[in-house]
Amino acid sequence: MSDTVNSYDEGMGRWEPNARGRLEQAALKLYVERGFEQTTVAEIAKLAGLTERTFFRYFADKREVLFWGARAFQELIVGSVAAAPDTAAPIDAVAAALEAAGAALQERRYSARQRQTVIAANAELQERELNKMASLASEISDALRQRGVKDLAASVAAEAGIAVFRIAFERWINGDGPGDLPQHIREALNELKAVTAGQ
Amino acid sequence: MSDTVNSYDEGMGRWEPNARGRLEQAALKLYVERGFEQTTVAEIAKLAGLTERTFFRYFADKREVLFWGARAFQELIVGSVAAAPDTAAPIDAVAAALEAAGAALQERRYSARQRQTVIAANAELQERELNKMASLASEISDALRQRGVKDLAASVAAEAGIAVFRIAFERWINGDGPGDLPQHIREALNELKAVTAGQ
DNA sequence: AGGGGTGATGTCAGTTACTGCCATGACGTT
DNA sequence: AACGTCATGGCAGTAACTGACATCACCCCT
Repeated sequence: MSDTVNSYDEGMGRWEPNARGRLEQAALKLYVERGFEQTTVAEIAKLAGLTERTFFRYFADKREVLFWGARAFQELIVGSVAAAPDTAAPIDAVAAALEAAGAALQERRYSARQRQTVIAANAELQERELNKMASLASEISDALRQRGVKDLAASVAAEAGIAVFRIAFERWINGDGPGDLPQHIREALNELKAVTAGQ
Repeated sequence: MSDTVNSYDEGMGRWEPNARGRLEQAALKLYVERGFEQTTVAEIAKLAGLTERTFFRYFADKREVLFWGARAFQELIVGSVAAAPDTAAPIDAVAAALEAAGAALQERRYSARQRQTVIAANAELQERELNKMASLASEISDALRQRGVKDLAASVAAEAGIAVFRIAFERWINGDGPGDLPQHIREALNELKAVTAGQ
């Protein structure tokens, strides 16, 4: 009853609040300390004061616990694309949305880096992250279509935007200084424009 | 001894040739018939006249068996980028390589579609495919760097190229008629140029 | 021809992710 | 105080994957 991840320490029975949050915290802690593969779901659950069975009620699998927190960012981005002014070109709507999310991410640089270190160390987690990015691209593409953008243009703008974001994010997270993520995004987007412009 | 995937039917002992190929064929057959999740590795191995343990000596996991065959395409693409004339702009080198691979893929349209149907039906397989695409982008990026292209430009050109390829491939495979994959690639690339060009 | 080395395969036991089914315990309602 | 509901526990089962060791075909060497 002593080794649990939460703010309460009296009783710590079966019905403490925020089971999902406790599981997330416990998982991140263990993934950081021992690595993803070396951590069992049973250990995470125990640290959160729950059982393995309950873990799988909150998260579809052992990987998903690391990605639940990113939902807010996805929604922010998609909402931002959907709400962009009608006058904005597709690529600019996407870029603005990504910059906004980047600005928000910036405030969590430490935990973002911690999380990314865990992901970078494990192939399965990288796959899941790519999958999340692809889903995001698909949702952005849908949002663009609803603004009247044609299918092909919507797909291309969304995928290109995500590619730009991934590159910018990687450069930001691996950079030394504090760095500015929206700035990295602008640079990568400009590079894309230059690269596709022909001579 | 009767239900094995190979050309030999006499003896069918432990040392028939081409174990990897037999496993690939058996896996694809079962994945198509029953779906990926409904197929066990033990069943694949049995159909190939081998054991589960041997399956895992040839393929790192149950998914990998579907992607082994794509190695040749990856190598073709990377080699093509590396061999492009020095005068070619990065994006054009990438586009040419992808078109060449697309032309080769075109000849295998039926099996490509079969394979893609299996992948489309399963999230884990989609994740693996995204991972392969990301590896490919990374290799293309390296090849460009070795041609003297700067880091950021290399990353952007490679990722944008892969995004274009993915979109084109999807449109080609889901299209009705025979369609022309290199043509789809050119269209998607032109759309990317248009989308990033500003008004 | 025979003996030994080598590499591919088989066998077996073990761990762990994940699932289905039912039991149990806390809480609110009436 | 009985009842229903919902989160959780307990338990058994499947299947992916791994390590350790045995076995068997084939090749080389003498």
